[in-house]
Amino acid sequence: MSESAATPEMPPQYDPAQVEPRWAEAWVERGYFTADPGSDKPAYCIVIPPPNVTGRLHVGHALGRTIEDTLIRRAKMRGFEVLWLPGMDHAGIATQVVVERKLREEGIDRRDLGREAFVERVWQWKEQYGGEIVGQIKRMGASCDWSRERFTMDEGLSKAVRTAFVRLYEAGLIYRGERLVNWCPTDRTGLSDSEVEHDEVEGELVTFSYPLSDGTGSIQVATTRLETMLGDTGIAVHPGDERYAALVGKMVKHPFDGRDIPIVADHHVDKDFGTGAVKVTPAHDQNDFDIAQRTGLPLMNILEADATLNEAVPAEFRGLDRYEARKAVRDRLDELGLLVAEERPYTHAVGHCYRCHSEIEPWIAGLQWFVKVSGLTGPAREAALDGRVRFTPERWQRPYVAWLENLRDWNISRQLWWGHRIPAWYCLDGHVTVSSDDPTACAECGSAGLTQDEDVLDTWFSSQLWPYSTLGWPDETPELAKFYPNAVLVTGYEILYLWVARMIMSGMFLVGDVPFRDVVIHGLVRDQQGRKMSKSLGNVIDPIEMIDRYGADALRFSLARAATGGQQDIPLSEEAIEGGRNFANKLWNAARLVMRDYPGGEPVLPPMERLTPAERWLLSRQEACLTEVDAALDEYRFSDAAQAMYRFVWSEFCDWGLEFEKGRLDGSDEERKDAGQVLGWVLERTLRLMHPIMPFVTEEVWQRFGMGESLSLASWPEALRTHSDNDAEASFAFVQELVTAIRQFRSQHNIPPKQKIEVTVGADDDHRAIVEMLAERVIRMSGLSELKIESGSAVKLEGRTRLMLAGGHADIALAGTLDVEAERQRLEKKLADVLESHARAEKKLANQGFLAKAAADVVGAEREKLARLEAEREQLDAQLAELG
RNA sequence: GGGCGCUUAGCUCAGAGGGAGAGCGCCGCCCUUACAAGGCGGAGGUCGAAGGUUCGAGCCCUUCAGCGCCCACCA
Repeated sequence: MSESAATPEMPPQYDPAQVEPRWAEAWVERGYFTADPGSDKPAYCIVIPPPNVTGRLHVGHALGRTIEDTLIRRAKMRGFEVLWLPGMDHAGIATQVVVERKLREEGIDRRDLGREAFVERVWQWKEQYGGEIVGQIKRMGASCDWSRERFTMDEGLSKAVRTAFVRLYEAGLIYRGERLVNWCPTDRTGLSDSEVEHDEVEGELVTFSYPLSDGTGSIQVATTRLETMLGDTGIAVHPGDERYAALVGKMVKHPFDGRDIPIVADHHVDKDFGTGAVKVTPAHDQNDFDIAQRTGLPLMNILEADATLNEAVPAEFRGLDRYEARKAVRDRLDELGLLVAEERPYTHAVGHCYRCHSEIEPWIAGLQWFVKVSGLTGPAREAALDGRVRFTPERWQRPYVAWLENLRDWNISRQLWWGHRIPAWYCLDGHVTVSSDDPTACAECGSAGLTQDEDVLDTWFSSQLWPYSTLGWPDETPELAKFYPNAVLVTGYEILYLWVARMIMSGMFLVGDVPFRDVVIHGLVRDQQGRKMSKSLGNVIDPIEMIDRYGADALRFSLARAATGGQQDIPLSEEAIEGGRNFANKLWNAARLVMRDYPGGEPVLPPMERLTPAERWLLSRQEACLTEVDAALDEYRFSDAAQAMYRFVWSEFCDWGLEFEKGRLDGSDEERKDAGQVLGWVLERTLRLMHPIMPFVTEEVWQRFGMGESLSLASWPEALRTHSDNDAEASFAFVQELVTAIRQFRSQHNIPPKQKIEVTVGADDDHRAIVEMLAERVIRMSGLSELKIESGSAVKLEGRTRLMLAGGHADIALAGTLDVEAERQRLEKKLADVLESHARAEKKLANQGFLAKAAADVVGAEREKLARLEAEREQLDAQLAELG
């Protein structure tokens, strides 16, 4: 078997491990994807969503990178000056936590180390262990311009961050204020609203009484966070609530420390919820904070940064964490007889940290910096509404717009050490100096002795600048001029608000244009059952493992094929990736066959008149495939594109095209040469077509054909209208039907492959002609001893049975060996089908409404169908009668 | 409380108002000189439910049910 001497160097199984690393390296080394901002080709730029330096490649990344690489490679082939700009995000919290954990293993607390030394350690960690993901992205075959790799904390981007801050500040769009922030007690930092995830939590709604200070009664309130009552500074009721009207202005006495607390009226209170009275804890609840602002209630902070109770509460509760305190307070209230009823199970949404999933505590964390979003949302909203930014799928536009319309100011101060230090300095008098360069004197009073703000900026503050900071902004670089706006941004919906929306807002304001024209939003990759991948479920698909096992092309293809866009998320299984591997192998083997007789070099299509009908059919099908793939990729329908390739290569090129060409490959020298050129020509275009999705196997095959320097530099195969050939498609379809019908017959009669049968085909002139031309292959493919061709449709059936075809028939010699009973069953089943269809067609044509209102061609087609079924029925009746 | 998506074959999903498709899985036959990671053939669906529009509905409209997301300051 291995003596197929023509292809000694192409084993029958494609081995990606032998191929991929070689090409991945060569593409980068040869600088194919190094962008030239001075080029006069049109620009096509994508910036990679920068993964965290701490990150490892997961399937979500793999999906995004596959899509981006497909777009970039195709754009390059179509003549664009492409730039796919890679890089990483410093990822403030995530990275700080990783390094802190590592230090703790060494017995070091970051606070002992001090800020500077700690940050130094993080940098060291970054250099040593960070960026593993970059190598992993390279393994996927990503055609990034690695010479332009950036990091959100490199020098240029730090300059961009400061410039952005200063410009926003000077425009009055950044301010400092004391607000309640979303505090993560584990990470010990404030978070923006977008970094808080609301999850349903099973809690208890506890109702208890506050006694009125004047002893005339009590008022009941309910809460799920009972410990916060230690910081209550008021009770609120609705102003129109008659039940409580007389109490407004009175005081209640705090049961633990005897403080007098006023009852106030505020419209926020819902009369119909619970008792209609609300305890107010301004320092630990956003609503309560707002009520306090309106009614003048004081703030009472009862929590430390780690969410244990502070000095402000009675001694017995001090130092308890919030959950312990919740119990302790309940017990005390119970003792005092103030608990009103059994506590009720109650599910409610609680904010959690998007990094560590601790429950968020609303907390006063001192002065914080905020972005005043009202000055930014308008243009970002307009850009989406008027189509300067287009979302794919479109349905994401609405939530995006709605989000902008309801946006609250963005807290950008983070109480961390790893990140961009806020470029604000304070003098002893408390004046604020905001500057992009480190100032030496207070901008207001000129005094020296400035101290910089201790906090760093939200990671997303720097990532929002990514589409232009990476191109050199704020400097007016050639890169910025050429590649901004970017062509497209590819990302998952989970960071639509966190990242995408902010890039648009900041891009509009700082650069004056949208950051990208298209936003392609893909779903979350899930397992086959639609479950999120998680370590605990053990259903995580590790892309690197998959690449080891099946190759990067296989992974890429299966991801592209799975990304249907219709549904929200994307199910992926190892079997699907295996399918991708099989497909690469199929292509490989098709190439082996073509190459067996291929002389090498660029294929030249023989003149049309020398082509067989099968070849013209193949060319026509290829054009259909190209057209379909083009349309699909233009609209970011990656699954459809992948599907179209798969179908063409497997079901058309291999199953029919190659099978029919085998005859010619074994024929005369001229025939073999022509066939080789046709196959080479079709294959070469197919390789170019598939290259953006499966770059490795296509490049490898292309090279083995000696087509040129690199497929990466080849041009995109444009569809050739002249190759579309309806006649060839129609007549070849008859041959396909003939072959398939005979195969079915053989299978139904259990005729072994060795047993050859005799078939006589009757058809109209055109169909007879094509069968005649392709007879040799029809004989081989359907296992015939003899293929006779006759004109007309003489109903002479002695000793033969008939297969009805659209446009003809095939008679099979029974030769006494066939199972009569099996044949009767076959015919009866067929007859039943025909009768059912016949009845349906008859009914339709008897319907006056149908005749009157349906389009003429539809009615005509129905009539033809009826006539055909009529003929088939007669034929079947005759055959059954003959069987006796 | 708003909003979005989904419901079609055993599984995962495509389906452009005129006879329900693919991949995987399953069954049968085949190691036929590109490929057993393969070839050939096959079974399998009252398209979530109920109404409506239409000559004609998986597709358009309404309602309902189930599943899943996102947003939201009812303690």
